[in-house]
Amino acid sequence: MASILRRKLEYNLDTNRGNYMTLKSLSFAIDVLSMFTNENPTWGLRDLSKEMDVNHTIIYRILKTYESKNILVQNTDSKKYELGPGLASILSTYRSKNTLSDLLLPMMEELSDKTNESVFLTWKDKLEGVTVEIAESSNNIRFAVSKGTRTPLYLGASAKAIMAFLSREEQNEVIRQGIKKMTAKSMTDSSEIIRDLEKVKDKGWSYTEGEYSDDVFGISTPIFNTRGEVLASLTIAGPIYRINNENKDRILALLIEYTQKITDLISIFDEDKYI
Amino acid sequence: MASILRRKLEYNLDTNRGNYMTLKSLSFAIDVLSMFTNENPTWGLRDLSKEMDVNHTIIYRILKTYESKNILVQNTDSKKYELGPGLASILSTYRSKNTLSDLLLPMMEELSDKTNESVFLTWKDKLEGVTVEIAESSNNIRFAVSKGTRTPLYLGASAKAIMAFLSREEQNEVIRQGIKKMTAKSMTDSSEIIRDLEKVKDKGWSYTEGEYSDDVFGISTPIFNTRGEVLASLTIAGPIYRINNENKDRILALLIEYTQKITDLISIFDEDKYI
DNA sequence: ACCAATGGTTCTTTAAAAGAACCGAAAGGA
DNA sequence: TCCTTTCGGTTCTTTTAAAGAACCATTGGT
Repeated sequence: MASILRRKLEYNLDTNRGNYMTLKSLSFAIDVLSMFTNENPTWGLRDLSKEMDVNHTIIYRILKTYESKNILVQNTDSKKYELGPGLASILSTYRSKNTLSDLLLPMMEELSDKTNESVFLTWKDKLEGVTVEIAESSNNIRFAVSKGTRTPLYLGASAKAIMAFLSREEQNEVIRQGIKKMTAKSMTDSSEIIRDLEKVKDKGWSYTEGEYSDDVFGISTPIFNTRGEVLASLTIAGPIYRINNENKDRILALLIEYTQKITDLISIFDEDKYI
Repeated sequence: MASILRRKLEYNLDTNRGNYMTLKSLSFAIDVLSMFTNENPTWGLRDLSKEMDVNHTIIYRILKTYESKNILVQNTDSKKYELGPGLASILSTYRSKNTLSDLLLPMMEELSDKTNESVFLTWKDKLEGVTVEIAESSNNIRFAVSKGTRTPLYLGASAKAIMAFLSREEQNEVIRQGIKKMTAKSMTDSSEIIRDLEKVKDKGWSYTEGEYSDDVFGISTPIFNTRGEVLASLTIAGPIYRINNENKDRILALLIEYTQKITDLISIFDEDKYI
């Protein structure tokens, strides 16, 4: 009895937004499929049923149905399930119908709408950052940047989010090519820069105020390829007077959420799209 | 009444192999998603329900459920549905977990098992064909070829399936580089070769007997990229004495089926993987 | 030799999906 | 201009299929 109630509750909380015109069981089956992530690409039946707190028979039948369509395949030795070639044709269609830019921009615009600040994607090209996609805030006072802008990797949130995840040799190479002071707050001491990058690497994101442009804050996260190499960074930027400790947390949370989405998108297209 | 019976029948025929441990509604929902192909990437509600011969309400709720997960998105103007970014994380996982070879080989082995003959994939590299993946027949008498073998494009089924779909200039360039006679049945007259290639292009597949190797038949289909350029060919080969008009049809049908699957697979990975 | 896992199966209950009938809007033809 | 058809979308009752407890056979650790 208690378990029945719990399950109903879960279903409602989980996926169906209370509308009667979607299918609960399909919705749940999609959630099951969504459990197969990069972090957790294989699942045993019991593992998964425990993780989702659902009777294992339900999971079993969902897995077997996916298996019958080759969307999941079961490893004959370990009995664990993983994504299968049945996804190939869907993926192929999705890829051929869409270009990366077509998909990135709406996402970035969504993020810009939610944060009310400008959003841009910076691609690593050799030892520079190149702004490749921009979603400007609809705010009258907003950070504006143009496509194709090149920045050195030691300066500003978007660049530092990339540089922090390079090897020490590459970092030294960036510094060796010369450090220019752009604003009063720009760092010029190489050891100060290296120390700052280490902090960024620890946190997983970078935050700067007035470093590349006066009066502008930037908050940025790196985007990696499947081999763990940094490819790009996603940045939210705006006027300093609009940022404070409260909304900074919210912006960071949103940034991280969208970084994951964009990372997924980039990884199913050619990773070196922009280089 | 009639429609109820028809639907039940369809369901059974369609996807569920009569086992009680898979879910009909999920199975059907996957079929619905599978309707979004390269040939037919967008569907209106009514279109799709007619095509699948199912009550439009059912389709509607399935589409809306997918939409709620962003797996499908509805174009606001045309009201048509197409694949959306909701699959991105799943597809990304699928891509990062698998390499192209890992996926190609099992498929080719399956085809080899079904036909009892050897199967190989020939990639176009400049004006040559290179054998990049092989699934040998388990038969004692079988066609054997080794990875990395290079063949001229004018000779043999696997090469001709590629050459037939090149431009006339490229074809001439191949011939200009010289024609060698490998077996008694090799064609040496350039106009004879060109005429033969036109026939291959019309049919969509090539068939040869003893042209590259004595006593060996080969049947081959081209693999194209999304821009319609020929990338490679998939070939089934074996001893001539085992082929006849009856099993040739069966082999061709299987070859075509697997060519589609492999084309999908190649298109979601980097197309130029082997070049 | 035991217990606790695992994947898989069966059977009854009950909840959710099916499908007919409906709506309003838009498009097309006469 | 009206009439019809078609579209996406919605509602309500019936019927079907999913849920879930209880079960099995294996396996692996203690």
